Amino acid sequence: MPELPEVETYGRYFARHALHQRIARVQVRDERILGEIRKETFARKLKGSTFTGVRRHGKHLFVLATRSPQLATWLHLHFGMTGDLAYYRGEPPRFARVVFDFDGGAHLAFEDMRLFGVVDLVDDPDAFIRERGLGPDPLDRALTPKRFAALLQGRRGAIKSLLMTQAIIAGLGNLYVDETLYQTGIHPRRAAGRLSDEEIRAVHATIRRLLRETIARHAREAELPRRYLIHHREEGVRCPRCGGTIRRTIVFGRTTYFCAKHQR
DNA sequence: TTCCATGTTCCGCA
DNA sequence: TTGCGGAACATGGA
Repeated sequence: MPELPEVETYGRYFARHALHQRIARVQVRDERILGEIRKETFARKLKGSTFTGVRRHGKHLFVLATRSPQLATWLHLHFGMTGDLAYYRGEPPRFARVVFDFDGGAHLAFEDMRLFGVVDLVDDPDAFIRERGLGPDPLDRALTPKRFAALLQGRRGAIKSLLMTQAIIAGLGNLYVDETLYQTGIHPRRAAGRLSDEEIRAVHATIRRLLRETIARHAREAELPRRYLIHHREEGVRCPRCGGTIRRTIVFGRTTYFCAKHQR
């Protein structure tokens, strides 16, 4: 499920349930979920630590794990297509790939059916973000309309492709990009450089409103308004906004839905 | 059996 | 340099 609003919601879930408890044991149930790090190293560095804080950049979640004032590392989570978290007592969920056992008997599982996600450790999230070349987070206060416009300036690619590219802006995925362009009336294949200033401002404002709105609803898409495209992702159905026809196509390698009438 | 899936990376080519 | 198409990764669900 994970685009930015889902990852933000997972981060809040993590913070609500799993901070300030000593990690008694680390179970790596499927090593393929780990990044560069070896299973033994991963477990050794976290065992005995306590999770003390959560931060997010785009679709990446970082959780500070502290063992002593001098010794800390960051747990890095990327949720791929099917990643999720589960805090529980008793039996682990079916696709639990990594499980943290806390003193007191509760567990936190990183679940991921398809294994496209990553669990890793990093020393410094800022360095990671820099080295990975991630663009700004769309909810960052510093991302003003002016700075947003600068990100798109001079680029020839399709607006959808640019908004999906994490090196330009980090956190948007297929669903929310389609939704943004639907709500702003822009065709997903329009060249970004051909958008008017007004359209760019509208895209910026819509992204931020949409993400905040979705986070406020705990990323439960069913709770978003019925008029949103997200409930009408199907070839040939009627556009709830203008009565046009919803079309399906491929842009940037991803299934794309748009209204053939009001998105130009 | 076939098609599709909210992500990312890598390769070849223009 | 920029951008795009296609394939690959792993595993279901309809």
